[in-house]
Amino acid sequence: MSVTVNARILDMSRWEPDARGRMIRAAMELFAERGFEQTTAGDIAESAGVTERTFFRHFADKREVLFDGSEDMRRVTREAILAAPSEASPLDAALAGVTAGGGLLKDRRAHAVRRSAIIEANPALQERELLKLAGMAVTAAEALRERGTPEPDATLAAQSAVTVFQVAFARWVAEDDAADPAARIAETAAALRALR
Amino acid sequence: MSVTVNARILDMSRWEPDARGRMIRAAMELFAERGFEQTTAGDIAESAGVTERTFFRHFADKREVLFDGSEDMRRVTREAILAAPSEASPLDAALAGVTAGGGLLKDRRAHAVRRSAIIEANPALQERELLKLAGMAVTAAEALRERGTPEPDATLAAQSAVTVFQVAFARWVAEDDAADPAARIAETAAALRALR
DNA sequence: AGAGTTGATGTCAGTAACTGTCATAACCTG
DNA sequence: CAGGTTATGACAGTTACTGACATCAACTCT
Repeated sequence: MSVTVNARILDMSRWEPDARGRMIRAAMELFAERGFEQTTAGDIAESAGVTERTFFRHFADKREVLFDGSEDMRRVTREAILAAPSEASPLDAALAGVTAGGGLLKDRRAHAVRRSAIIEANPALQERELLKLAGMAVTAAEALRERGTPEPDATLAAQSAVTVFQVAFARWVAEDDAADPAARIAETAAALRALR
Repeated sequence: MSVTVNARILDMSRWEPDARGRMIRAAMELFAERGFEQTTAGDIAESAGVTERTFFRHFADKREVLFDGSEDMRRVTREAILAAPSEASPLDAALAGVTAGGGLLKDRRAHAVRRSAIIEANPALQERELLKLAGMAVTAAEALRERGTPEPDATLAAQSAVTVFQVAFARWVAEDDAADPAARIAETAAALRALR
């Protein structure tokens, strides 16, 4: 059963080469050009060579097309937290998590910048981004609890790390040169700890 | 000018006694009974004795009907931060802000509990709540900056305070007896500061 | 090779969230 | 009382989604 499924997944690129990727690229293009609200789901579908119905089979709603990588980031964050040394404090472990998550963006700075501009221009997209970040915090808190961190420390440390990630990411996107996001995260974490 | 506006506001209760309040109450009722998605805007309007169009003139969208007090909370939070003693640290000032904001809920525990249950049951409503909390953090950071706090400290302190508010509010809602939310905020703030 | 199965897609009809426009009635101001 | 403002109703239109059914290609099994 698992064999069949895997074979199918590997095959996916044959019948229609990367229809999903085409929709994502088309959406980014159109959102950047005309804006999110001025782009209909039908526009994206047409531009990607599929029907509107197919678009909604791939993405739960129009906004989701911009948040394709977020599951991966959640997974990586979780794994990094669980892999952190057991002596690490909850906050340190959570920061290691979001640093690993942020590492996924390192090679895609141009895409991240473009995407951020689109999201910043639309409150509905900001809402979805906030939901994804909240989901990341929930996952991080869960991982911390598995490491033995009690509540409310797990939630507080997880949420603090996500806050650091948000601020550091914004600074990284605003930069001219393409430093590693991890550097910004470390700086921002230091600033957070310095708060009294 | 301000006089005319105020006269109107005070008069509002005459022509149609509290149409807005009726819509809010009807929405809470229906959301709690059937759920958010199973309730149409038309249902709420009808139940409040107005047209669907009137509903959308009062609320930007179906979700907004649950977030009527959030502007007040933002304003109170801002004012408390600006009123905090100038010796107070950014984090202390921000915490004073959210404590004052949370004070608005003290006398409406039953309503807050009911509302929380509705929101918790629906991701779309959670998104909106997160947007409101993010707005609160932005306002708080703004107020801190007016007090002279530089970035990124203003944003970090503001966001930390909002995180404390979220956790404390969740605990306050889950409690059986109705303590002051300020007590929970203080406890949670202490836990945050104890993180290393 | 041929029949049945599975997975992605197209087609089409339907619901509900909004939005724009115009008309009306109550109120306020002068 | 005339004129402007404000809240509303009535109605038409767009778009985000959803469900049901048909198709078509690849894969499985025999």
